[in-house]
Amino acid sequence: MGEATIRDVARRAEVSVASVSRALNGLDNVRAETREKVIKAANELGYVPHAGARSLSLARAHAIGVVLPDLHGEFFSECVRGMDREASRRGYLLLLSNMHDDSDQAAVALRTMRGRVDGLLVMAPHIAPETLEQAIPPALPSILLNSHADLPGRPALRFDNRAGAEAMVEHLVANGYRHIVHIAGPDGNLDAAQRAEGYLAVCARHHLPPRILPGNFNEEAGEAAARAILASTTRTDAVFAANDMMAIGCLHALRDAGTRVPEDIAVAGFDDVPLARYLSLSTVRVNIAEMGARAVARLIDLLEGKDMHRASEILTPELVMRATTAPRTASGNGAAHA
Amino acid sequence: MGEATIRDVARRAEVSVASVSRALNGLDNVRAETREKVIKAANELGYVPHAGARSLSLARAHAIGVVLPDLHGEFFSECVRGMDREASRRGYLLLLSNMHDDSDQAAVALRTMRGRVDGLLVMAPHIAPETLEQAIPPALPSILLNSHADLPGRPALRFDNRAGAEAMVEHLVANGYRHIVHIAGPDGNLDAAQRAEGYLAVCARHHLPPRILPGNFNEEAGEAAARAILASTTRTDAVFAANDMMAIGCLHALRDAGTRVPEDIAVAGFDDVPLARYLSLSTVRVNIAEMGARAVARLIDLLEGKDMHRASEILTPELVMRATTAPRTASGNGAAHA
DNA sequence: CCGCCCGCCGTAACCGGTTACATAACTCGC
DNA sequence: GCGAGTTATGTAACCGGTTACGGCGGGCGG
Repeated sequence: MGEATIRDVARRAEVSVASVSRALNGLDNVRAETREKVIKAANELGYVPHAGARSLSLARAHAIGVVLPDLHGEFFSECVRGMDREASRRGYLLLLSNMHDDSDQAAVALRTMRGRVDGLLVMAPHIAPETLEQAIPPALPSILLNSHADLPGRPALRFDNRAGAEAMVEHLVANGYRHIVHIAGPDGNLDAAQRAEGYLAVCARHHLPPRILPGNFNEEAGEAAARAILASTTRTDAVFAANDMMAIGCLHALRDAGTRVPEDIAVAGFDDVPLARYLSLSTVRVNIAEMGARAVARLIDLLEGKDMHRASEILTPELVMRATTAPRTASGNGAAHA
Repeated sequence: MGEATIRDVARRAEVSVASVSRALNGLDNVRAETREKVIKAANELGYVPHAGARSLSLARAHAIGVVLPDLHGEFFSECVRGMDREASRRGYLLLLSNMHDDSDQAAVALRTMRGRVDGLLVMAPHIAPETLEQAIPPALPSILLNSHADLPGRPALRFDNRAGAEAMVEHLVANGYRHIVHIAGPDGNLDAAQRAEGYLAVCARHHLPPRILPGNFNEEAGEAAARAILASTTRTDAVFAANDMMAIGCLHALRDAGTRVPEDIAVAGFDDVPLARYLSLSTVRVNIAEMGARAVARLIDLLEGKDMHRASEILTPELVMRATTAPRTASGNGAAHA
C-alpha cells in the first residue's frame, strides 16, 4: 500500500537507516560499496524520499508560500509565472493560496502555510497592515508586495504608481492634450489611489482642470466612462484610465461610437497587459512578472542569509508610448464635444 | 527563536499535549474549561500549528501538486488560476512546479512532491507515457492533463482537439471557403497534430485539396505563413491556424499587405485567447481554466473517495464564430491570387 | 604490544504533531 | 458498598526522515 520508507530500503540493503540517508544524500563518509548497495535497493523498491518528513527534521522545506488576492486579468498569472520561474531556477517550490478579500480567510491561509514553507510572499493591498502583522506567523521571513505600508522587519516591494501616472499624464500634455479625464480604479485600492494622485499632481502643475470618472478596473467601467464622456458637454481630448482593461473598454466604446482615437480623443492605460500591444494602446508598463521574480529572489537571499540590504524596494514603471496617444495634429482637433 | 510548539502550549496551559491537540482540533471529549485554558495559552503564545508535522502524522497534506510545462501565452496562467480557484474552494493548497522540457528535470520535480501533497496534476504532453509512468511516485493518485496516452490507473483530462478543428473547418466550408490552408503547430506537439488531423479529415470529406504550412505556435510563424501565402500562386481564401497566436500573426501580416479579412482571406485560430475577442478572430475555445478547475475537482473527489467514474474525460471545445470568418459574399471573391 | 586515530557504521533521539491505550475519577444500579 | 460504564486526561508510540554519539576494526607510531 504505502510507499517504501527509508527503513524498507535499509532492510533490503542490509544496512542501517543512517547509512541509507548518508548514501542517498551524497555524504562522503560511506564506503563506495555500501553506497551502491543502498542505491540498488532504493531503485528496486522505487523509493522516493518523503519530503514532508525530510523538511520536518531539517527544519527546511525548500518551498515558499505565496498568498495573492483575487487579481483580475493577467495580473495573477503574470505574477505567479515570474515567481515560479525564479523559484524553480533556485530549487524551490511555490505553495499557492489565493485569498479572497476577506481578512479572516487571509489569516487562515497564512497560518496553514506555517511548517510547510520557509518564507512568505504576501500581496494584500486591501488588508490593514496591523491586521496583516497579526496574521503572519512571526518567525516566518516574508516579503510584502504592493502593501499599504511597511511592516517592521518585513521588506516590501512595490511599484511607484504615482510616478508612472505622472509620467503618462506629462506625456499626454507634451503631446498637446489639455482636457484629460481620468477613469479611476475601485475605491480603497491603493494602486488606484496612487495613480489618481499622480494624475492630479500633473493637472495641478499645468493648471489643467482635473476630471475623474469612477471605475472598478473592469472593461465595462471603461465602456461606461466612454459613454459618459460622449454624452457630456464637457470637452475631452484624452482619457487616462487607471488600468488597461478600462482603457480598452473605453477605446472600443469610443470607436464603436465613431470617435477616432487618437485624432479625436487619445486613450492611455496602465499595466501594459499583452493585449495593449495589439491595440497599440499607450500605457505604463508594470512588469509584474519581474516583480514576482524579484520578490522570490530576495526572499531566497534572505532565507539563505545572502541579503545585504534589507530595505524595501521601489520599482519604477516604464512609459510605453504607442499610437493611441500620438501627438496631436491639426487634423484632429475640436472634433469631440465642444 | 523558533515558534511555539504544541508542548509549549501544553506546559503553559498545564495540560498534556493530547489535550491541546484535542482542544484545538475541536474534538468533543474535552471539558469546556480545559478547552478554554488551552485556547488562552495558545493565543498568548501566538501558537500556529506546524502543518508539516501535522500532515506527517495524519498522512494527509491537504495539498495537491501541479506540474506544468513552460506553457506560453495565457495558457499557464489560465490553467493555474482555474486550479487555484477550485482548490481553495475546497480547502486545498497548490504546490506548483513547472518543468522545462527536460524529462529528467520533470522526474525530479515529481519526486520532490512526494510527502508534501496528496495527489498530482501532471501536464506533460511532450513526455513519453512510459517515462512519465516511471517518474510518478506509484502510490500518488494523479490526473494527467492533455497527455499523449492514458496511463493505467490514472485518469486523464484532455480536449478533443480533433473535433474542435473539424468544427472550425466545417464552419469555413459552410461559409463558402474552399481553398483552406492550415498553419501547423510544432512537430511532436500532440495538440497540434490532432488539430491538423481534424483539418485533413474535413478536407477529405469535402474533396478539398489540403495544404499545410509549417508553424511553431508563435506569432512570427503566422506572419511567415502569411508571406508564403501571399507570395504563392496557389489560390487561398481561408487560413486555419493551429493556434490563435499564429492566426493573429497571420492576420496582421495579411492586413499590412493590404489584404482584406475576411473578404479576401478568412482567418481562424484555436484557443480563444483573450486577444481573439478584440480582434474579432474566429476561433475554437478551449477553456483551459475550466479544465484546471475540473482536474482539481476530480482529483479531490478521488482523494476523498468520492469519485465514481474513474474514467478519462474528454472536453469538447466550443466553436466561436466571429468576424474573421464571416460568410463569403459576392463582393469578396477571387481577390486573392488566382 | 599498546594506545590512538580514523573511517565506517548502527542505535537512538529528535523534528512537531496525532492518537491508541491506560488510568483515574466519578456516576449509576443493585 | 462495589463492579460496570462513562468521561476527561495523560503517556508514549508513531509518522519518515536526519544526525549526534558511540562502537568497532584496522593502520600506525612509539
